[in-house]
Amino acid sequence: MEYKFRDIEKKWQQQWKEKKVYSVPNDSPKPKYYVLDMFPYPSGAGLHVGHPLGYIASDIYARYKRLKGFNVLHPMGYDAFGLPAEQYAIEHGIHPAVSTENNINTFRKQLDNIGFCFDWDREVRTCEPSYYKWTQWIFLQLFDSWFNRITQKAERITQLIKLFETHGSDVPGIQRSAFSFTPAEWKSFDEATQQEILMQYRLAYLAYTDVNWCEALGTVLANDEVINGLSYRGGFPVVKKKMRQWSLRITEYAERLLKGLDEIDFSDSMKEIQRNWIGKSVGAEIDFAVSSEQDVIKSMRVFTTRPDTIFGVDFMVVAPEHEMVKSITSSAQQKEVDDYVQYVLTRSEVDRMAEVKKITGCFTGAYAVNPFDGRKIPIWISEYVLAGYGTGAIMAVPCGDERDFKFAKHFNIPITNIIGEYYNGEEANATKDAILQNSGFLNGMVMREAIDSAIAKIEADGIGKRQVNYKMRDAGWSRQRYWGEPFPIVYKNGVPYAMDEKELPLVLPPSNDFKPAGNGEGPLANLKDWIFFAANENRDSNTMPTHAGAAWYFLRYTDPHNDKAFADKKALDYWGQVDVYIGGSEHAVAHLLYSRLWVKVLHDLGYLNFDEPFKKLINQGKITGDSRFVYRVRGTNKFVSHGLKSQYDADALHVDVNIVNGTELDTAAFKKWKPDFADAEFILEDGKYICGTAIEKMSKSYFNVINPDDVVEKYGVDTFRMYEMFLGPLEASKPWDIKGIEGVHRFLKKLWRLFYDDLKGKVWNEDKANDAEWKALYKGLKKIEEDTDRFSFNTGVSTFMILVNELSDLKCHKKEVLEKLLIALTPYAPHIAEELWSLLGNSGTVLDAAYPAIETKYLIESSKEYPISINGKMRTTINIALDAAQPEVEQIVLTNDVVQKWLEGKAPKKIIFVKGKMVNVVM
RNA sequence: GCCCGGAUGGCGGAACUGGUAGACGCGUCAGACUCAAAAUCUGGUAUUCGCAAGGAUGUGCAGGUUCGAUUCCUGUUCCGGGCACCA
Repeated sequence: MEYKFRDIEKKWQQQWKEKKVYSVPNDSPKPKYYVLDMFPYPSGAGLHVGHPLGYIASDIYARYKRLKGFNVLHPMGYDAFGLPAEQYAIEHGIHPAVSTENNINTFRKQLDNIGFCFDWDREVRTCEPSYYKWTQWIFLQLFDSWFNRITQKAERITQLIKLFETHGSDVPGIQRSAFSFTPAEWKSFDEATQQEILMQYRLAYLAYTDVNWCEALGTVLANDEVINGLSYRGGFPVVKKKMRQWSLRITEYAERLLKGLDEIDFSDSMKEIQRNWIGKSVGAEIDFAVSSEQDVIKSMRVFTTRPDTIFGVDFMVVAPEHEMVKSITSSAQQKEVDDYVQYVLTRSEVDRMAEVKKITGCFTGAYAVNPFDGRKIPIWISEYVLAGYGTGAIMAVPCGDERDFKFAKHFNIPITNIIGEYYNGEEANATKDAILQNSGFLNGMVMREAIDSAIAKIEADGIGKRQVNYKMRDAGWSRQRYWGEPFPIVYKNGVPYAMDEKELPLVLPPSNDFKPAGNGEGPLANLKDWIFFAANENRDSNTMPTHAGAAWYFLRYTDPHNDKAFADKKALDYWGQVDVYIGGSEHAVAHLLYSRLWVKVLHDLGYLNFDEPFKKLINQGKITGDSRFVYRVRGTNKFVSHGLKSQYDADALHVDVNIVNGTELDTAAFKKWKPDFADAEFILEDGKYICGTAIEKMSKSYFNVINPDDVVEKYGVDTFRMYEMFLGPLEASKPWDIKGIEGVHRFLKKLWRLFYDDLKGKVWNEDKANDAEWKALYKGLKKIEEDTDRFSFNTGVSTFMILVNELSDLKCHKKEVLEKLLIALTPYAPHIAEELWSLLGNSGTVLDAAYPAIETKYLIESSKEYPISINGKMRTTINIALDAAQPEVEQIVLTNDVVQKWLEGKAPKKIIFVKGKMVNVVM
């Protein structure tokens, strides 16, 4: 009886579907476990072999946990809103809803083909109104909340209004704002003014912000969609533009997002990326008195991480966009300042980044006064200081900061040395170890310690305070696009109000016009009837970014069909956090931070009893393509083999990996591949045409794409799954080399032969197993369990191979042994396991079997083949009883022939014996 | 420039807490079965000296700690990823 893998796999996939074996209940006496994949954006290209890697890993883990007695939630859905579908609509006239639906169907077919154990009854699609109703609802929760800095939590806006009524603008725990009012004044403000003030505190708020405007795409991009000043999609230039945009006040959560990292199991690099993104820096804000011609501005505030260097300040630099610039510029400098400000305005982000070496700037004619020694410090403006970070102004210490140093040198500003020999006059030295000189009350202190002393003095003198800054900005949340969630907001006479919960969802209006409205507004602005739906009332023409739907989908899976709430509280409490989340590291920043933010806000508002969404995160590596090259002799149709190419003037061309066996080109197939090559000639080496190789990303244009459907057709799903895992560690990126798959396929055939022989038929029997067979089994199962627990699936697969090799050598065909092996194999190769399980006469699915417990009595060893080292070099091994003590071991070792040979009659200096490990004779 | 991660046979990789480097698989070589091939099975396969027994070398490179280092420390090269005038 042959292993007919395709028949078996199709049969079981059908049965699992009919019997709904992957359907998961929301109430169970079993402990819960939540295994989640990052849901895919359903692109038109379909899956290649790199995509399923993480899904296979999570599938193995989900099945494993189920066998171990857990109620496992393992859902899948689609991140279905997004720009590509809209671009496609503009180019091909197909509505995004239609192309998205088609793509989802293709994805589903491919996913089903790999036999995943998703509970498809829980599928979510972010573009469905029944789903985005709740995305809009959560947005309104953010709109209706503010962040209380004392409780460090989101609270309701009604709470804030009460505080304004009793405290005025002087509410403790409130962030700074431009508004200042008494309780009485608050009550006297008209509605529009009150709403404008409240907007300064809402977690989802409207503000004029500098956005990344991409003219070519006609839209605003998030920071992570801009790479080197060009749009991520299309590579178009991106410039700064002020627009009235929705933003999420994620900066208020910076500290909690940072602290939360300590409690979750993400990789160190992932945590580091998030820490860098949040960019916490501790320092002080210091006020400097200002003396200027106009005398309007009395003082300026700077942020510095190095208040210990305050006596080394030789000039101040203010961002050219800073408001104070107008008020301090002297008449003599006016023209020069105006020109410079004008120059900076014309400079796009791209230019500012591209030119790091060029130093520009301009003196304002005003001076600041050092609060400690009264020195007059010139105030400059320069583009290297950014208005949006810190206070938009810095104190420049050229002896300790490279940029400040270059600036001072360039403009001939005298440099004060406060660090003695640490400063050589050639370059700045950012040390914290120097002993301060020329530094007033800080003289003689080590800089590292002087930081705190300086802050203490600054605070005591009332000229500043300790301050923490974050590099992270609030998240821009408006997109000038059609294919996204509309904002559930109504503007009444220009004042934004939340829509009533009962009116949700605000459905995306039907349209066939996806081009931007031209004035910087998105396609929805073209739908006048929808935008201006009532007198003096209008809607927002923007939609939310794709991050919105993805920021909470893992909550929806717990109760996906609920139309009363985003999910039932009982379901949320039962499933709780995602226990394991598997996905690519490219979502390190945006998706994970926004998800963490939304969960924290929902937690603060009492909807969730946890405040981190993902307990453990695993980033699967990329599978790279293994490209092949042929070398065409220039100007001819002759192709030279790789080893001889240096003798010719030849150009490398990518060749389809599917017509290359290893590195040997199938020259006949090559001639048929493209008409151009029909009469190609070959210069061979040893009668073969050898191709060049390169590891690159999988791409159609490199002809190195492998479609999982083809692999599955040829070798079967179980082989494909195990091979993807066998390639290497889950988190490492690794090349796809089809050659190795034969080994895994052979392994499954060998496993099959333990049960059925091609000639003899059934070979399994119901005999009692002996100790050697039990030992082989349990030794293997123990390792497999350990490997699966730590997501080391590559070593797990190899342990299965070792185990099957051993059982074959032992000629063990005994049901009681093989049955346990099948249960353990189920997570890795579910189809073959299910088939053999049923052929052994079992009813029901193997997924409902109990994971085999390890019988440790078969694993106890009485002796060990000890490695014996002489001076740390392994020379021989001796079998010694494991309970032998040092004197006994020494005696055995010293009488050994090999040891005696090496000792040459001398007595050893000492003998190191580590019980159960090794012996080392030192001479 | 700064911050993280990595480098092991011809190839993918293993060695989990400092204790027999190269498990497992691919490839390859030899053999068995076969008219032949496929499939399957058996054995060898880090490099090097040697008929062999056995020895020397060996985890990017240079040092160090240790009885003993792929593993720890210092420096360095290369590769991958993140951030980038962030005060």
